[in-house]
Amino acid sequence: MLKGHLDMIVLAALSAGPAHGYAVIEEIRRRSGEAFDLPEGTIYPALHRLEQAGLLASRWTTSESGRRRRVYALTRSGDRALAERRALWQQFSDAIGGLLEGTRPCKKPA
Amino acid sequence: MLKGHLDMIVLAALSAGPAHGYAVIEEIRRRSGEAFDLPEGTIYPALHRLEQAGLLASRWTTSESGRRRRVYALTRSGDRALAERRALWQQFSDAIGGLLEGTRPCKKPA
DNA sequence: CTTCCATACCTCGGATTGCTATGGATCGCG
DNA sequence: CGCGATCCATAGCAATCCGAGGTATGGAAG
Repeated sequence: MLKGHLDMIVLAALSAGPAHGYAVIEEIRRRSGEAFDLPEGTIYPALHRLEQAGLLASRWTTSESGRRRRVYALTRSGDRALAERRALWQQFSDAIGGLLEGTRPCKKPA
Repeated sequence: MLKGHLDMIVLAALSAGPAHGYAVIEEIRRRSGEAFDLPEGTIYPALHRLEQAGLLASRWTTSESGRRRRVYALTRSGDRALAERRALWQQFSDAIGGLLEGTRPCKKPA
């Protein structure tokens, strides 16, 4: 469960460059080493939410084959938000690390 | 937001030994470096939930001063569950790491 | 041509989860 | 006694993710 971190994940996926919804799903799957295979019912609402929040901007395009796609890109705000989220994640991750410390017989250098 | 990881956190806090609810809160705060200051309304339901699931066992005690406390301890299942959760966390954490990779101008060795 | 699949988009309802707020009780201290 | 800290508990709320379902197009297969 990605509860609470989905937004960061989507933003991170789009930090590589603009993409449409379906491509975001594949990008996430690829970059997570197949760990995250997010269903559409998760991604699309997230994209809408992020656009609503001004972190993404979307634009309709039509490919040569005539297929219509909605392409999302990070806004300036989105960029900043991603940086924030990443910092928060670091904190969070470290805190969890602290919690798990001592739980496991990890090799202590000292 | 700890969504989805609270159970692991509580289990981790109790892995140091049995404790009562209030003490769990302090243990979590301490071991997380003050990062997590969980309200009682979060912990008590979590403890009940985990006991319901058979991962914790509780026992009423009365201190010398006559104060009644409910002391929780990890069961065998709880121990195993904690190990699982930790493994899952590792996976999850690594996957997020992969996603964030390339997002930041990190020093690339190559 | 018709059928089927992959692509691509969207929405709704359910289930879970954590938090706020509230309440009650006991203990120690000034 | 009043007050804060300790200790337990519940109810209601809000957020979030996901499964299921619906629409539509292009291309390949039959």
